[in-house]
Amino acid sequence: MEQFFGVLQQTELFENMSREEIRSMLSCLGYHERVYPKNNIIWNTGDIVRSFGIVLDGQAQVLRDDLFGKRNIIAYIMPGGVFGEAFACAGLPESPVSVMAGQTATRVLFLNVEKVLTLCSHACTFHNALIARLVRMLARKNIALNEKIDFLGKRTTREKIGAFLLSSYRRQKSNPFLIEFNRNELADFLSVDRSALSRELSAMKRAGLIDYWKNSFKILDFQKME
Amino acid sequence: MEQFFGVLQQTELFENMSREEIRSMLSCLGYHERVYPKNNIIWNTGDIVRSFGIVLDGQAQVLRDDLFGKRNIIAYIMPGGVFGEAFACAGLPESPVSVMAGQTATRVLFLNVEKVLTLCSHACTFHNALIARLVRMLARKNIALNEKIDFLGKRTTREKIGAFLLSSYRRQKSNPFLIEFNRNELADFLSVDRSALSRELSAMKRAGLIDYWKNSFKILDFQKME
DNA sequence: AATGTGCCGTTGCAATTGCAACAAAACGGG
DNA sequence: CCCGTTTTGTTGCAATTGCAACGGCACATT
Repeated sequence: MEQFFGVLQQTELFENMSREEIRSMLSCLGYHERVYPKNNIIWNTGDIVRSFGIVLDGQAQVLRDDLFGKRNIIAYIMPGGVFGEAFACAGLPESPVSVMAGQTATRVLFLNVEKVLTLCSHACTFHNALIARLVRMLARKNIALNEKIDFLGKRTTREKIGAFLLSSYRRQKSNPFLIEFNRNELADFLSVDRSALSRELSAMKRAGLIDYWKNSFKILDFQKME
Repeated sequence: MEQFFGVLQQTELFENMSREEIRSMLSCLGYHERVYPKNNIIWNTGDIVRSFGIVLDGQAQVLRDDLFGKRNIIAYIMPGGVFGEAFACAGLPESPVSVMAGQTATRVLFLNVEKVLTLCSHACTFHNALIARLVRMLARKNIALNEKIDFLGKRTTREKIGAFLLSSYRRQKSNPFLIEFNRNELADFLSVDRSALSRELSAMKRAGLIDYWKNSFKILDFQKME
């Protein structure tokens, strides 16, 4: 465990906390640590979920099984990543997803939601901070999901691209600005065909709306972007 | 204030709490109540937001201003509804949205996020419960948003409809089942043209995938729905 | 009965998109 | 420098979609 404190210090939940603080918090909360051999099930769809996981080593895959048992991967969780926090915190009777260890053995730290949310008798300072972090994490994910819905809700590819670029511009407050995706990833993120994305980007460049080179984009005509 | 406890008891945050419990909690947390004349600004884009609001009476509109000041409405919040919880909890330096009182005077109860999250010295029982509710609310919204992204992320209208209907079916565990939208609202929700939705529903019925009458839908061929 | 209104389905048409296949450019080793 | 791989751009074509306009139906009002 001790050697994974570095990982914990990089998680949204524990960042900027000292090892001492994390140590005291974990001992106050109680936790549960386990290693899963590769491709082993961590959670099954339908399990009762009261804890969320933090990947310490290896990688976890979040899966959704369709009605006929075909699995598709929703997310890859790398070390430092958290999974299942929404399901655990929502108090669902059963988990709608499965989680599986990836291509290597995977070490997971579990925290029980009720224990996190119920202040211990010592009323330790850090416990309060942890709750605030958890809330902040959920809230930020909320905002990010809402933004994504904004993009996906646009009817045309051009509008999706426009909304995405404007949002990137607003976040970075500079023009030109860099985007964090390559074309393939951007197409996936906006849920459009890659070639259609490419075609539309070219058209927007030709029309003088934007200019770009690789991951650097510049908005030329703000008026026409929304 | 006292006459609005009924409204509070219907909110996700306070439901199943007695008036006594709510009263003691509010006095422990402190709160801030204010009435806004119709169409008056409650928050402006860019304001520092540390509280979220609960609409007690009237209605609030959440707005996003684009780069040229044009406003569009993101959400209507009716009595009992909560707004701004994600922004307040995320600890953003400035609010990305405005909130405005609607067509009638609007009474809002504000709760400060830090006070909600920081346990008071009395360590009152209900305070803990309130935090758990807030977390649950954020987590459930998270799940709902994720599900919506699932729908919107499908490439074709048919796939969007299929995913939506399967989800409704799973939630109600019955076939046929009722959906909570009329055609217009469903088209908005899935972000497709109403007539295109109608056309595709007809095609799916003709193809023997589904049957429907008004708001009642029946899935006939599960295999082909996903 | 006549009228108005809201909801839903249908259709023609133009525009957009996904798909598939290929070409060009960039990149990283050896 | 060469070669294999990855990333990005292009294009033809069929299918899907948005848009606009219209008609039918149920329901409420007068």
